[in-house]
Amino acid sequence: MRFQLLDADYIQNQKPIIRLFGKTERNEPICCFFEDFIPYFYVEGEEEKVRELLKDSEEVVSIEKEKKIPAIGYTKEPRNVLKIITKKPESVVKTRELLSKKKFVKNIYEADILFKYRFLIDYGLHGMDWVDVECNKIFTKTVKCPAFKIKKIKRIEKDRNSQLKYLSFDIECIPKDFTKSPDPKRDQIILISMSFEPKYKNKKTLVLCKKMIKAGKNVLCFAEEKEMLKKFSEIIDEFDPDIITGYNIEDFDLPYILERFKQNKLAATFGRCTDKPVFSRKVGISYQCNISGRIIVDSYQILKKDPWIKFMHYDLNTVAKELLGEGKIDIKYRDMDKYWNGDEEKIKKFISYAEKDAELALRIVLEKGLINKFVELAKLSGLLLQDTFGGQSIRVETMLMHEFKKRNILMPSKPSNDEVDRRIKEREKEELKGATVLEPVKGLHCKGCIIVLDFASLYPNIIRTFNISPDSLILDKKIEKSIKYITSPTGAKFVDAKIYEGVIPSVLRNMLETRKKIKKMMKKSSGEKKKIFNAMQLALKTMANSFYGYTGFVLARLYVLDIANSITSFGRENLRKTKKMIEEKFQYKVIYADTDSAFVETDITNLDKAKKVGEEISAYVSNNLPGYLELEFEKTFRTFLILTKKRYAGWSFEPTDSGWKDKIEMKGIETIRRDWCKLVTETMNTVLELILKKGDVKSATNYVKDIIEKIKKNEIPLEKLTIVKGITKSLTSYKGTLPHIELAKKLVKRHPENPPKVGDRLGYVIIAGNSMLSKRAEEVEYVKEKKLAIDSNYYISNQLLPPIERILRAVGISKTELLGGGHQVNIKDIMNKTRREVNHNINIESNDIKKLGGWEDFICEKCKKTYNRMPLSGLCTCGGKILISYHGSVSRKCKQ
DNA sequence: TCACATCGGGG
DNA sequence: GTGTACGATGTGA
Repeated sequence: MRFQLLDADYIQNQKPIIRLFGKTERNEPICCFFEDFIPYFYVEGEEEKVRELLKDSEEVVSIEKEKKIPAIGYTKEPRNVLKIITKKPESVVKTRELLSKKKFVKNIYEADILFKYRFLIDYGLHGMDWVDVECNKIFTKTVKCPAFKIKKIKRIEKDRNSQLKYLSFDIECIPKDFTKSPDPKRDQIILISMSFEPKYKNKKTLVLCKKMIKAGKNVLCFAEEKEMLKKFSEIIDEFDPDIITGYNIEDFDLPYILERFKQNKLAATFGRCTDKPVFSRKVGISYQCNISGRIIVDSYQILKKDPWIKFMHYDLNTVAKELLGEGKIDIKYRDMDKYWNGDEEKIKKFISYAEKDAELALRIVLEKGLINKFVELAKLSGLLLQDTFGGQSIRVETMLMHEFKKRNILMPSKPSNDEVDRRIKEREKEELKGATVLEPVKGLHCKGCIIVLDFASLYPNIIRTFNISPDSLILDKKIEKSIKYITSPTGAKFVDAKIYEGVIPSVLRNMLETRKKIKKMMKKSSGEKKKIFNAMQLALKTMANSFYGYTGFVLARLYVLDIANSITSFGRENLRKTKKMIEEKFQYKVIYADTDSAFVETDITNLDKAKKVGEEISAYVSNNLPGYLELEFEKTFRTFLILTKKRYAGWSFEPTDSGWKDKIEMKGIETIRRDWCKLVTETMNTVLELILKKGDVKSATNYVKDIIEKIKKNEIPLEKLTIVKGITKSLTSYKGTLPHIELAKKLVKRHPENPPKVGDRLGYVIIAGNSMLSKRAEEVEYVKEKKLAIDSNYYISNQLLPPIERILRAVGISKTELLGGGHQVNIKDIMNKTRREVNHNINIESNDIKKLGGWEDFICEKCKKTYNRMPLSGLCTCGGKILISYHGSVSRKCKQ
């Protein structure tokens, strides 16, 4: 029989038995039992004393002598170790603790590896692998799918995945007090919505409702919560999904529903076995859940961690709208009880609301192929699919453990708390040096193309080129004298790859070569195939990139600072050499470089020519660098604006099969931030566009001036000035004064019947006035109704100018250009200067001006045209001198 | 700028 | 369970 390995665990009878959950080629769920595998670990120390200590141990089955290779430090000879074979998985812990206190024990290895993983590693099996088993059918009530006893098992190659069944669910419950979260110990679940793929009993969705009402065909009603929960469990068993998904289920719905099972004295046995209940436990801040034989996929957690897609907010509504073009049904949290206790219409809307949530959660996973990459990560790392959603280090360790097994290398234990503290302290002393970031030639570069080149997979290729690996690191002085090696810029020595290729370089060689092939295949393919290839190459890239960081991670089993530092030092040397080569050979200036990229300024105005030069540089530099280091031509910027290290924007042109593809690219310059109003975002984008696409600093400046005038004239729609912030806790528990909280307090007084609640998001604008800023936050509606003026000063100097100024400063908005003489100043200085000069002349402190409601108009002496601020030329367009109209009356002349 | 605190998602 | 362990963003010094 053949099946794809979905999940694994073990049970204990007389002896431990491994259980493998999988799906056959015909997509049937099965469970296979493997009985002949027992726990063990390794000890390095005085054999006689170890034997003496353990001779009467109940836990230990036997002790065997073996020869093993250490993971850290190159050696030719394996070392003597003792393999301690134990009765049960727990015996390993007990024996380990007993041994670890003894002086005659030098080291303990692999005594902290989960039993299921011990099995998978020893049999060379990865999560989501296809396996071929010789087996007999057995009969057991402990699992709900057909069960077999394995006689023989081996991994097979198969490029298809079995078809998985998905169920997404969502629960609704109403708290006693809307300022608090619902309490799973007290507040019942009132709705459970589900969505299925494929259909369940010809239904795409189903909603369980704890209220006897007349409802549609996709709704089942219950008088009691207990009955509803029972039904939920039954449906899961009947539909029998492989994947259980939902939005933030791991941290909310699952723990909540499990507590409700407990309160109703029901066993939560909706996994694929009857002997292990579904459980969730608090680990640190978040919950961790397990459903035997099924996989929990929480799209919220996946999306939040994904470095490629970023959302403004991570609530289901925003994310679904962004990904699927469809959001939630609009029911506010605080209105839920009104719907639930309302008329039939209201309840029906509430039911659709719940139904929609389950639907959206499922569609996100399916339509966006959310788990594809993780399936590939499982196959690659060896982790079970469920465990690939967590951190990177466990992926690296599991993958290396598989390699170590093949090479007879022992994996060190995880660091103890003391060891972690030591590492942290050590790190504080001699800091881990990072990558090189060249100081950029700041400003706007628009005379010729900026050619961008970069090193693909820099760190993985450095590791390969210089054979950097814990097992190739030379620690022994004697070996050092007798062997050929490479020395890193920090002085660490690695055996020459021809003599011995380290584990990490070797797995990276495989991964990078495979990735190249897959990328080629991806180009030729389409549809679902292409998606899978893409998932594969993404998984390979993710894996390849995680080795460098791993060796410098304080909780790593293979924490080797010499390695982390060698990698970055080679990186710095590489970038230095690259810059030198480009500048000496090609006579172009490298105006910026960061870690693995170089930005080359040229006088070339033709894109194709720039590309040609880029390729020449690429070829030359690559030929003159060792090993696998390859500088590739990536794109050119037609215009390039760099503010500081890591902050730039440019008009990029990337060569594609169908010609040049252009776009405005930004790094480190945020145009979108939650605490900025729309106006700022819009202005930023326009300014950047004007500067980059038109190279027109002047019109960008004018545009900003124009916006400023509009703000002062109250011509900007309030919607664009609205800042949105959420109420996160009860109003009284805020210590400081925050605008949206002050507004919320006002609203409580204004409409006591419908006060803002925890979890609400409030949009506000800042209105003009003398009081503290946060006291002047107001609702848009209210401002319109009362015809209040906005605080234009605030919007100009607190919202608009800070980000705009950072950009305009870099393009050297100078007095020379703007005022006709003097040194370089930035736009804010100009504004301030104008204000200060005004103040000075009219002899009023700026504070006083504020009290009086700000300076007013600037009026032309000749034509009486008014300006909202001092024209930068100091003169009116008609040439007349500017006077200040102050507090309604024209005041003194302004000094030019 | 760095250390410390908070908040998020869900309902 | 041969355990595990948030991470980004905002505030304060």
